[in-house]
Amino acid sequence: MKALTPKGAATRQRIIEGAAAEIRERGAAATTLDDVRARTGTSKSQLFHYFPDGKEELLLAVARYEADRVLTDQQPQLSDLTSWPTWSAWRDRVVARYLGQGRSCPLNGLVSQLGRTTPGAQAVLTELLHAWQAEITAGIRHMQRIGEVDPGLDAERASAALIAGIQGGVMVMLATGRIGHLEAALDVGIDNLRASRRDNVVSGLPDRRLNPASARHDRQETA
Amino acid sequence: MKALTPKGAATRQRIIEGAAAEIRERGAAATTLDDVRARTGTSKSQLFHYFPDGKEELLLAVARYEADRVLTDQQPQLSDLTSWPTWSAWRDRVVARYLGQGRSCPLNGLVSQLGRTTPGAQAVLTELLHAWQAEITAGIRHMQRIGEVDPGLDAERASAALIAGIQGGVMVMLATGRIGHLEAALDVGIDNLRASRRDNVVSGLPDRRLNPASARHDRQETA
DNA sequence: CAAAAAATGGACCCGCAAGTCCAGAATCCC
DNA sequence: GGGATTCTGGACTTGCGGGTCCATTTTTTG
Repeated sequence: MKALTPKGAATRQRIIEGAAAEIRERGAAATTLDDVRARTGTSKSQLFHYFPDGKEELLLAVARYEADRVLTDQQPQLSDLTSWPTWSAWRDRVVARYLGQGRSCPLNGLVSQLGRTTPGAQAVLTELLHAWQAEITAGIRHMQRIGEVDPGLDAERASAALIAGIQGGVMVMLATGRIGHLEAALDVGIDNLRASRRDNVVSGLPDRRLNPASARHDRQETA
Repeated sequence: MKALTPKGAATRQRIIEGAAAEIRERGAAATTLDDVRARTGTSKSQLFHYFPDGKEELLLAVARYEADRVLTDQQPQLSDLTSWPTWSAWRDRVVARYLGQGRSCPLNGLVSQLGRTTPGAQAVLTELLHAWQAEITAGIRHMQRIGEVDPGLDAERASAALIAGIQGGVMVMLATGRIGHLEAALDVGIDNLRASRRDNVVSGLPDRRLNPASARHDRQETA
C-alpha cells in the first residue's frame, strides 16, 4: 500500500480507470476481475498486488473515482451559483451530463453491489452528497444576500430538496430512459427559488414562511 | 405456468414472499436460491417448477410484488389527495413507510441486479412510476379545480418533480440513513403547490408562469 | 377407484469467478 | 554493480450457487 513506484502508481490508476469504464458498459454486477484484467492488459497478480483485499477494494476505489467525477463534471458552475444565468447553465450541465451517461449509473450499481457489506461505500456516498449540497446551499445563500431569493427561506432545506430531486430524476432516467423527471426537478426547484423572491416583492409579505403546517404532525392512523 | 392447483398457488406465493423477506434482510445481490429454499421450506425442484426461468423469473416476480406494495402502502391517501389535510397525511405516510423500511430498498437492488439483463424489470419500474405519478397528477388537478392550487401550474411537471424528489429522498436515506432529504423534498414540493395559489390570490397575477427562462437554452461550453 | 397430472425431495452436475502461489523480470537504492 | 524490493505473468485451486434429473408422493379428474 505504501512505497509505490511511479510505474506502479500508473498501473494502479490504469486499473481503476479500466474498471470504471468496464463497469459503465456492463454494469457493476456483471463486471468480473477477468474483464478488468483483459481490458487493462494486466494479470491477476497485479490486481491483487494493488488491491490486496480483492474486488471489494477495487470497487471502492472505482466508487471514489466516480464520486469525484460527479462533482468535477459540474464545475465551474457548481462553485459559482451567483447569478440566475449561472444557475441555468449549471442546470443544463447537469442534464447534459446524465443525458450523455445514458442508462448506467456507476455509483448506484457500485453501492448496491458493495452495499451492506462495506461501510466505506456508504461513506463515499455520504461525503459526495454532503459536498454537493454544501455547494448548492452556498449558492442559495449568495442569492439571498444579493436579494434574488427570499431571505426567509431555509437554504439548507431547499438545497436538500433540490439534491433529492436530482437524485430521483437520475434514478427515473435509469429506469425509464427519459430525462423529463430530472429536468422537471431542476426547473421546478430553481423556479421556486426565483418565485420566492418575486412573491415577496409583489405581495410585500415579509413573514411568508415555507412549510407552515406540514412539519410536526403525525397523523398516519388512517388505515 | 397454467393449471395451478390451489396448493401450488399457495406454495408459489410463499416462495415469493419468502424471497422478498430474504432480499429485504440481506439484499438482492446476496440472496441465493438456497437461502430462499431454506427460508420457505421448499426444495430446489419446486423453485424451478414454479419459476422455470430460474432466478431471473423469481426476482422479477418479487419485483412485481414489491412494486405493488409501494402503492398500496400509500393508500387510501394517495388516491384521495383532495384536501390539504389529506396531502399532509399522505406525506406522513410516505415518510413513515420508508422510515420503517430502514436501510434497504428492495426495488432498487432488484432492478440494479436484473438491470440491463431483463427488459421486464424496467417495465415493472416504468409502470410503477407511471401509476404513481398519475395519482399525484390527479390530486394536483383536483386541487386546481377547487381553487387551492394555481390553475396555471403544469400539473404533470409538478408531479414529475415531486416523484423525483421522493425517489431521491429515499435514495439519500439508503446511503446516509437520514430521512431529512425525503422530508425536505415532500415538504418543499407540497408547500410550493400551496404557495402557488396564495401568490396568485395576493398578487392577482393570472399569468404567472413557472419556468419562464430555463427551458430552451444550451449554454454548457463554459469549461 | 384408477389413471393422469401436478407437487415435492434431494442428490448431482458444472461452470464461473474470486483468490492463491511462485517464478521470473524490471526497478530502485546504496 | 549488486542486493533488495517492487512489479508482472500465468497456472492452479476452490467454493459457491444456479441449474438438471429422476424418483416418489399427493392431488385432481373422469
